[in-house]
Amino acid sequence: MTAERTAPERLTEDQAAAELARLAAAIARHDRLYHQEDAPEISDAAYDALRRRNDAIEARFPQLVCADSPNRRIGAAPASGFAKVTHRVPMLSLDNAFEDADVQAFDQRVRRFLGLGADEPVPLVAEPKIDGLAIALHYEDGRFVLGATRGDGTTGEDVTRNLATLRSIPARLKGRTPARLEVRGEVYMERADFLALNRAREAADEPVFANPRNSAAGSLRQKDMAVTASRPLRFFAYGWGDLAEDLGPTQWACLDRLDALGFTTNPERKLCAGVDEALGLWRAIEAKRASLPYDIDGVVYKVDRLDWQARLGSVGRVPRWALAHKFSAETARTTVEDIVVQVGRTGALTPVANLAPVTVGGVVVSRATLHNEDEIQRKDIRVGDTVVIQRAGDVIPQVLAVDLDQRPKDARPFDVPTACPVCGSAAVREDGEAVRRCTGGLTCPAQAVERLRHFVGRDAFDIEGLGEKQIAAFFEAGLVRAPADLFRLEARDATAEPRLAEREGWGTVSAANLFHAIAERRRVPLARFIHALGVRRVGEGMARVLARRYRTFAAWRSAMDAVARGDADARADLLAIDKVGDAVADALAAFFAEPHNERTLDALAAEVTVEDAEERAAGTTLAGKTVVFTGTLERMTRDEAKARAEALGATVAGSVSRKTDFVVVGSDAGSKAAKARELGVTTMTEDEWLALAEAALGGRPPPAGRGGRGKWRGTS
DNA sequence: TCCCCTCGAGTTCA
DNA sequence: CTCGAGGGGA
Repeated sequence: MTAERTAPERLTEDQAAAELARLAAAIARHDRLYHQEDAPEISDAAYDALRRRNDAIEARFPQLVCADSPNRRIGAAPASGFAKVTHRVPMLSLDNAFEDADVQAFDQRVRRFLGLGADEPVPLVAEPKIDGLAIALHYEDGRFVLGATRGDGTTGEDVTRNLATLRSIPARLKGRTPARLEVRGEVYMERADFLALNRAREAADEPVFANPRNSAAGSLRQKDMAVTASRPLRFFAYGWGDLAEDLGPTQWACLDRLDALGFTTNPERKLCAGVDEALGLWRAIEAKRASLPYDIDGVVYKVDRLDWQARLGSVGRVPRWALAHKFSAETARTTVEDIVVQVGRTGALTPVANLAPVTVGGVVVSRATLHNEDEIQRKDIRVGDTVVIQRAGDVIPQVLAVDLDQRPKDARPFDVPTACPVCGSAAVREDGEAVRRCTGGLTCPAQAVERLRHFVGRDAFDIEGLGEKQIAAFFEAGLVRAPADLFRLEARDATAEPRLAEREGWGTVSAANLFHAIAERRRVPLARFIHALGVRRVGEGMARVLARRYRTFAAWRSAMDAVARGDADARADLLAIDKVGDAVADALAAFFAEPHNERTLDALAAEVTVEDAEERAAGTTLAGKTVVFTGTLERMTRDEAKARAEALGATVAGSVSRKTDFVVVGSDAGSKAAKARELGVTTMTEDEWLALAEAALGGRPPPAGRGGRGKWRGTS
């Protein structure tokens, strides 16, 4: 009897591995025949049988799931042939609010930022937040030329042909049209259409969609645009990206203009005089939620005046001028089957609840983080308890409360670990800290592996094809113990036994791909490099700050070495940087005092080229200058002044030092102005500063974020 | 010294 | 996404 017919549970591990490899190859081949060559050799049913067999074996032997598992490949490469599109203006996400108080706070924040009085209302445009897919539509001279999904906000997929089949997306705009226009909005499916579609699919013995959102997503990402055309998709326009000319002075006027151009905007939209009226609209929409023909998950508020929107700008990926006020999330009840402890990169021990699987908000949830021991105590969560869970912000599962009436007699409280569950080192909780940490450092395999994962992660070295499994396997096999080992992998592999390509889960192609991905990262910007090291308290933002200040790897390293040696000047320099305090300085000193880390750096320096940090906004006269604001500013708020200065390439510091270039002195300035005089640092008034900023700008609009020059970069 | 805001580090599931 | 802690303004 061939292994092929054997029930998965009766396969030996070797047989299973062999069969998985065979299935992966077969499925990949049929995928290609189906998607790219449009010439399937087997029926869909036969194909499904292959997939099911693969899944069953993977479920039985999870340790054998490898990089080229068909299930992974689908997620990793939405390969079905959509080109990538880079959004020239990133598609931001929205800050969320769940309660009236959060909305009031938003209003306050906006008012404070703009320097408005308490009695000056901020008019808001409110409209339902459609539960669909965010889309960007590009028009040139009135013609629809490109449509893309949001993707990660920076890069999405080109689904132009599919979008062109939607009635509510005009192929040509009406009336006078801007030369270039990017309209943004939501593609969705009405509930009635969704139900009808599912009935038809059921009748045709096809799998049904879980909800209208998934249904819309699935319909849009069809290879065959005829299929998309047959699906009842619709589009609401609610915003814009790249524009050749303004659509109007306010959000409201722009929405009217979009209507006039031939788009559909949401009929529930309303211009509210202030936050109270907006909250009233929220309640009205919540009340009629069920009677709306489409699913919504809240109401979006946007500051109406576009000049205010521009002044407010955005923080990270979130605009300060918009807010999503969500309806309360769906909850579910389930039982806690176990509480396990995970070890993070810094040794943090995190308790996680294993739950009896339950569906919440359309997804099956089986785990939820419990954060730390205090949290468990506060909520009194025990193994065996029935708990109420929700998906916070509709994503991350969260335990809300315990149903004490349902507590079984034998419910077991969580045992606080005194030793690391992985390496057995003592697990201690420092005074005043909420987390307990494994003290094993890099001798703890869990920490070592997590650090490597961080090193190759997307925000750090970004090495493709190295996930948790692969890193763990390499570590286990002794191939990669420290970051530099990655860069020696290929050379070492030439003489290794067995070769990587002969290892389980790898083939010649995947091995070559990996070596290629690693080789591509031998040049790395300083900020990424610093972040990759995983120094405590030094994340992405801090790494950028440090890179900007020290410019070169050599300068940074020697400065940090000096700090570690206790050099007071070096430490003072470090602390003079805005956002660097004692805790960060101590963390860096501790890292560089560790001989092991010094060796790691030496080894890495021999393998990679660290690129010097570029001057931000180079070319403006303020680039690289350090500015300190003090006293009360009259013409702009502090936040605004700071955002402006940074956009011009300046660094805004909190305190005056010898390194400070200008001190902008507002009214009622105190010690900082005095210190500036004492050190002989240039001081100026607010008006002088504004003139300087204006001159630095040279009449150009502030530089947009980093990203593509040129047109949409067609990678992939 | 206190409070607010931002950032870091943790985590889920598709 | 959330919690906790650091940094910096008041």
